[in-house]
Amino acid sequence: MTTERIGRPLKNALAHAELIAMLTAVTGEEPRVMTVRRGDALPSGPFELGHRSLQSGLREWVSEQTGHPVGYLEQLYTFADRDRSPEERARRTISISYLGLVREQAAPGAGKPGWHGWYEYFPWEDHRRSRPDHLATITDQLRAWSEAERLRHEHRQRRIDFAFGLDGAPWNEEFTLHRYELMYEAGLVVEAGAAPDRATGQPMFADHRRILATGIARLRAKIKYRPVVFELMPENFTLLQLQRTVEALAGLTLHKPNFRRLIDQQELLEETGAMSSESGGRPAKLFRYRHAVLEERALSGSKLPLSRH
Amino acid sequence: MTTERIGRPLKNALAHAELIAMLTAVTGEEPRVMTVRRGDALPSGPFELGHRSLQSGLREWVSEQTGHPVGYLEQLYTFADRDRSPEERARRTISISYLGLVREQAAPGAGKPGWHGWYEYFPWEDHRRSRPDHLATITDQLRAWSEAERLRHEHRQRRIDFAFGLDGAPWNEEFTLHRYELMYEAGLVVEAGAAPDRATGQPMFADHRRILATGIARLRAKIKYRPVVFELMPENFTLLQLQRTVEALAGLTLHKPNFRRLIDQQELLEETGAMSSESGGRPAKLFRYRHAVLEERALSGSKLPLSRH
DNA sequence: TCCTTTATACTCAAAATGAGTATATTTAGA
DNA sequence: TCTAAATATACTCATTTTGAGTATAAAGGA
Repeated sequence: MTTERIGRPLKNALAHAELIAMLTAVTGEEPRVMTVRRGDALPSGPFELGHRSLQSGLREWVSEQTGHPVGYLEQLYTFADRDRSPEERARRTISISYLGLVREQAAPGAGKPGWHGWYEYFPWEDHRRSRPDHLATITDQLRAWSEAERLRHEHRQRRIDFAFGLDGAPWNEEFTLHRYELMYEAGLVVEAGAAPDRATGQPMFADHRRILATGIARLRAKIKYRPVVFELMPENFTLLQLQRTVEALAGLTLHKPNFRRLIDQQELLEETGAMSSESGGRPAKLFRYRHAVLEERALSGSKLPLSRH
Repeated sequence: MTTERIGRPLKNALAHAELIAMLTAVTGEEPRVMTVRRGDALPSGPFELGHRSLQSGLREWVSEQTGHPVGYLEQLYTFADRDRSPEERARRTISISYLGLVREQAAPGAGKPGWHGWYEYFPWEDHRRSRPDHLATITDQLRAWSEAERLRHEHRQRRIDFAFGLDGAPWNEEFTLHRYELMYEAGLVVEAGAAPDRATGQPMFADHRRILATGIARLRAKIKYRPVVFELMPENFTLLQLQRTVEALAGLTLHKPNFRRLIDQQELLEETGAMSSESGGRPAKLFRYRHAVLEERALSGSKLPLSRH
């Protein structure tokens, strides 16, 4: 392909390819991400000749850097940057990011390796207890930024209201990436030059926090129409555990009776027969995911008004 | 990042980066894709140092190779292959594919440049008139392939039934990619070594037909929850034209009254005041897309049973 | 004029959703 | 031992959203 088309020097097209993983688990009702270094970078490494595919290359890096096995893996996004190191200005890096879902290994020191809670990096994204106080700080600063520019003010203001659920708009948990990008654009986060601040969360290396935001947004959207939560659950679990996991991901609380109705409408689960009495109150039935579903139910709710004939 | 982690030779990570575009328009109730060469390849070109970003690089290639401007653009998928040409075995190519939506320019010779109907490449995907006859040919061959292997037979059979809507399963228009991949795996398509056959559609260069299938699947899914169809519509249009466009993409017919109800529930349109009498019968009102919606309504239907507090 | 074609407006039953209530079973402790 | 607190689970009920179909209006052409 490359060779047969255009007469430009091929060297122009050479680039580094970097694989980056956003690995997520939910433990103790807290969604976590696997990190390296001091919790400020995602596992990553170059794509090499020895790798059979992008996916398998990524798996190798993750296993080398974290020792953690990876099950479910899906591509997130690919982006390009001019290399940062001075001697390489003339070269590009292409970063291919993946979202991985795992069951956290209870083994080594409980949450040791490099697991950090999502909400350390995004304190404003957890609305389970209430609207986080920090949000006011953030939106005030955004307002100020918005007003600083006469011309785009109105447009910016609408983007802010919409992304953060102000002025009548509801909070939408899926807009994680929009929110982060607005904050970045406004220079509120450390990665964009701001001073560290509790309200704006832990910063990360390069654009890793943006990748994390992308993964969160993707996962929050996906749990609604595809049964991916089960990648994060242990073999057997109670309905409340399942609900708490979804709530942890969405950063929202759910209506219990309706959540249960939704679950058994879908017929995704089967009872194991055993009970769990770990939770204090009345013992709960244990369920397991019906693996048969994996094939049948890659379900996709038809939202089109079909006509039969 | 690359430099600070591991002591491997960086050369290993060098690769070609190739940008590939699946550009779609809908004209005369037929969804089309922009091609180059003799209709067997998608516009593409290497990512170069001069390109500001992946997107802008792609825009330049498309405009150079087809002369067609591109509006809406979204990333599809990134994959890697060992280079095919013998002298480059030792190098990788990374292909980054995009989906673009455009209004076909009526200008040069009506559908001339390189526009080809989707269904030339995927004749089995158009169910607007009826289930295509070719489908039986295809599924018969798949059955045979499935039975050829004792062990995986049952599993394969379920995949086939599910993907093609056999044995009680409904036809799901979103499974375009699954279907193509099954056919590829079974060696039914020319790209996988089969002899050309009207039932299995026009083949394409390298994996371009797979990219096309990916784009079709993505677009068919997306029109259900995000107002992207309008990228394909002219400024003013009738409700039936809108319906026909959606039908062309989905390869299905829709229920007219319910389609209209759906549309005006969403309040996506406004009347222009003018009428269209091009269609034979009673003249229809002309509508236009409410551009204000673009910001407000990046809507995402909450399918989670929220609890208020 | 009347038939064909397309546009638009309603109707109605069934299913899905949002919100809340009522009744079991446990454990912890007064 | 009895009670309260914490869960678990089962229902109810009004509202909205779908799926499917019918009825009426306005054009053009035989």
